[in-house]
Amino acid sequence: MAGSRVTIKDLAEKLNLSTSTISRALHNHPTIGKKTIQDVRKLATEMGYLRNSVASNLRRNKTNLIGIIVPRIDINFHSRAISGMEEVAYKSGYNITICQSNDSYEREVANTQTLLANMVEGVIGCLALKTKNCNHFARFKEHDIPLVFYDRVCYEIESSKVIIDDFEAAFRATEHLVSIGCRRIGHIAGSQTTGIFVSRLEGYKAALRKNKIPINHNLICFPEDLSYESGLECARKFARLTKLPDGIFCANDYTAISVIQLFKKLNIKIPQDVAIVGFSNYPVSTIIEPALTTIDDRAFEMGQAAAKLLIRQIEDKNLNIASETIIIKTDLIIRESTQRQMLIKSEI
Amino acid sequence: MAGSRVTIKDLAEKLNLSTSTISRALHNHPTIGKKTIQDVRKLATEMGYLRNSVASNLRRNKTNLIGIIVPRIDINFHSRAISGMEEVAYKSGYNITICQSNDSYEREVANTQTLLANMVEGVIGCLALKTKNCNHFARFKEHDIPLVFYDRVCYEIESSKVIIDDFEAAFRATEHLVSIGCRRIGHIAGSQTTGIFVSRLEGYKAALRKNKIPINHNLICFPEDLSYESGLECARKFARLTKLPDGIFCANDYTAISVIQLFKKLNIKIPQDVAIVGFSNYPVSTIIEPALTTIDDRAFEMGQAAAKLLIRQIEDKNLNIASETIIIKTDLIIRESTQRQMLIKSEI
DNA sequence: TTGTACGCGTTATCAC
DNA sequence: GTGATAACGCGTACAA
Repeated sequence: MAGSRVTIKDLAEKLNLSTSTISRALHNHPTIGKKTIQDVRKLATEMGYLRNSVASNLRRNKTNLIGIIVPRIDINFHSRAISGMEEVAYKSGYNITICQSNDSYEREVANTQTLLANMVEGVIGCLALKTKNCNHFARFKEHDIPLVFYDRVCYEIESSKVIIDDFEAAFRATEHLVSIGCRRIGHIAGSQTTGIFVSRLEGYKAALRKNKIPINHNLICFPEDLSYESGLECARKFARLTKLPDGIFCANDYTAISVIQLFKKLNIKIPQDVAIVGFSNYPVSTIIEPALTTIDDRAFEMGQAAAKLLIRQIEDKNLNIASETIIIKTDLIIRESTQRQMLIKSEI
Repeated sequence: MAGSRVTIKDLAEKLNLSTSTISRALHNHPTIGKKTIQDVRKLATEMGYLRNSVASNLRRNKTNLIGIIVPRIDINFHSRAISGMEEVAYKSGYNITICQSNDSYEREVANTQTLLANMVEGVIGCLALKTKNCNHFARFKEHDIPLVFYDRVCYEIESSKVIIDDFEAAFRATEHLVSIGCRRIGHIAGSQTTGIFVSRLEGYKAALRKNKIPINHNLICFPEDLSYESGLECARKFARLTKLPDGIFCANDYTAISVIQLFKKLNIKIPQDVAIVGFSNYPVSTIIEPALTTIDDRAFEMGQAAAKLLIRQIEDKNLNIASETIIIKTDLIIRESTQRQMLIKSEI
């Protein structure tokens, strides 16, 4: 740190005042004379004084620091969520420190220790894919550190959650397909060890049941993951069926796009032959042709909500909020991939 | 923080040892007896002791904290860069704290103050678009805090930089167009108040000059920004020319994609009539049809390089590295948008 | 091999 | 209004 920082001691010496007076002046303490306050603040600016937060944090036993653990920062969904958190944190005077778990359990455990050691006042987390239990997060609760999960949440320990209603979103997406006339509706499902993907599958099934469409297990594909490449596998499987599906609800946008692209190569018309719905509203969903109907995952809003909830819990500890769950409303964004009566495109 | 944290004092009492012995034992100090070390560590684990980094930081005058200031976290380029930084920081035992400037000058200034107050040991920054001077970053130098810029760097103050060779990349992109037979080559340029976009324009011009192709100012478009929408404006301008360009080098992928999509609607064949090259290699460049030839901006690698450079400067302060500039090699990724002899697509 | 004593910079609590 | 003093939790020079 070198650089010989200016401290309140230095200010005190120059002004022949005690450090306590300086400290109070800098905090606009009511009992300090107006002139003193002015003098102190003036000198502070002149000498380039800057409060040492580390010392202040130690003394006050308060860090104004929020820890965030995400699988990866460079996944669009998470970077948008983090952006929302930072926004809220900044406005409330909190800093954020970010850890990546890289979807690894061990690394996630290490992350929790780092955050604990750094005396974060609250934690926002999204579980790593490989995390099977979340005891490591329990330590935050032991230390009375509020904890909010988003997206991939932990049900084993008491904690607040910000989620979207995956079931309802999937239900709506599927019903939308029904509403445009689909009756053989397929689904590309996510890993059934992860809650959100279970809900999406269930929402899909529920919509079929409600509309008295039998569930056809040949029309449900369980790829290894939800990557573009795995999506292609499912698309091929669907294409090889003796009878094509007439609509497909995909658990994310990548797989939806892979289906669109493969089907186009096979001269299967979208949405006339098969209508497609994705999930997430990634930027690419507007670029793909036809543009993809999808569920907006509201990542930024989730981040905001998580941060707001967390800060409320930090600042109202006496409220003793045990846990709270916020469900963010999603939107179904209808684009060309399900518009069978094609709209006339605006002229160029 | 409540939760009544276990401190070395608690361990000391239980073991009838002094806090210094505990402290030393926890650091494996050579003069401490093996049994003592064992006892201390055992009890520490039992009681769930965790070092209070805040106190330790204050005492050691060392925080192991790296500050990062980016325009926005949720821009793909930056989130990939941050991901690279976090990776390197984690492996070297550093934490990162992230601020968004939202491309605002005022907020960037506030960010620098936050980081200073938090005693970061080094800073990685990418200038906000609206930042015209960077005196606020000079304060880090005054405090001997190493400073590394990436992408949008500051030339006014002495600092290290990690950049890609935009000139060379643009030159290569343009020459690639020449090599496939283009002679009327257009360019969609970025804001000429930003260094990287000046370099891209210059690289484009240099490649034309080298190939004895006259520079035609009707073929250079300066949109308001490099958004998809602004790209469309340029695309329309190009389309209205009496003689179409036969190749276009775009300063980013968004504008390149807007050109591709508009031209397709106008039945202008890509790459046969007009070949397109973008810049950045955003995920969407593989999705668009035809897939986009582009320059890989190596964001993750830039982030890694910036963090490595910074940490080296933090740890070898005596080396007194004034500043260092790292230029990351870029790749030209050739895809369908410039492949005039269409490859046979792998069968499905 | 271990203990004593002090200080990092700030702030809360007395006292004057 | 202001000052002296102690304390936050830890690390280290010095002493034993």
